Amino acid sequence: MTISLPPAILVMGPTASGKTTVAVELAQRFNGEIVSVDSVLVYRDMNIGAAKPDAAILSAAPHHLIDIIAPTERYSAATFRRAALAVMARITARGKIPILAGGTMLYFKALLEGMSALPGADPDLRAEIDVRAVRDGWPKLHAQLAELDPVTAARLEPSDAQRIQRALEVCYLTGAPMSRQFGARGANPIPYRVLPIALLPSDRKALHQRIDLRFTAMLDQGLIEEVQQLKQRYDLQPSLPAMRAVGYRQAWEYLDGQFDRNALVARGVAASRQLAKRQLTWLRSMSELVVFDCLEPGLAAHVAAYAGYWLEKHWPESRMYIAL
RNA sequence: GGCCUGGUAGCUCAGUUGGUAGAGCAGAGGACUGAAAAUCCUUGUGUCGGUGGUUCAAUUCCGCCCCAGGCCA
Repeated sequence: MTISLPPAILVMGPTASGKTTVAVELAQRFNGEIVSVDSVLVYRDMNIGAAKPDAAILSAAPHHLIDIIAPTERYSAATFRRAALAVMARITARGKIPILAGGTMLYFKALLEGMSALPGADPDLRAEIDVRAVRDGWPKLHAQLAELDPVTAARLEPSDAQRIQRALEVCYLTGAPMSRQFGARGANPIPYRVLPIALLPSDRKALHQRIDLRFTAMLDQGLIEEVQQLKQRYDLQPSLPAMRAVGYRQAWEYLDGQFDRNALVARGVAASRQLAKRQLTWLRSMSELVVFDCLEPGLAAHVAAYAGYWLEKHWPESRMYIAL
């Protein structure tokens, strides 16, 4: 007899697709707790631009992995996976269902498939590599990578600074090419039975309109002031991951005098659309998704109905998850 | 009303000493293993404002008209 895995529900979708509403509905209907899968919600004091759920929503259902680090700190997919699995285990132990909701697709992938055993980031080493890149240019470092790790170099563009740097970092730290340290795909799968829900727009233009409205609303709510306060409160650099997030980066550049307010709106909106596009590219490449049209009215109720059916089907012997 | 400067890709513009045109941005598609809201790759046919004329050939030169901005009345 096989040990049946506990359930977990994934709510994936591009920015402005309504993930939060759906996640809260699922949490309330099925006795769940929400685990944020988001590389920006982890930052404290980044609320407006991150579209962080407000106090009312946060109290409507338990949320995890939100406000856990300062904007000066760094996070990673590997850190996320460890933290998420730990939180999920506790939720499951309480007899509740983890609901993983967010828009950071690499984190979902890391969670589902696991990550190879590689060293973490080494800031000093990266700084050294940056110095060499400024002096010699990334194509030269790419050529050097080709000596150390030809397989990885072959799949990377000479202009892909970030990945060349990482590949070199792994070589230097371990003395072996990264490509040889990658485990088999899906070698470390998530120990849950997963319902992967994707919220996709049937009409890209309509999603764009939502994004436009959302970004201008963020400005009305005080995104620029939020960035000013962050700069006062923390020792921030524009190169930090937190300040490269959509909206924050553009607001920083605006405060820096690089362009006027009209350009801020245009650039912020464009960056958000491009983010959504990349998220959709991830989702298209994933298989076995249960897809819902995020533009449809009553989305949360539809998803909840399906999730109820799914839970019933896989755990017919127990209604422990249905909170009524 | 007169003079001047513009009108070229969705936007901002370049350009063709006459042989039907190209950048940036936007948009679209893709990649993605400790920064991922990141990073990177691919993708540009548009009555060159309209209409006459000159010419083998006009988006390019000339006339007229329309539109926008500026200056002078």
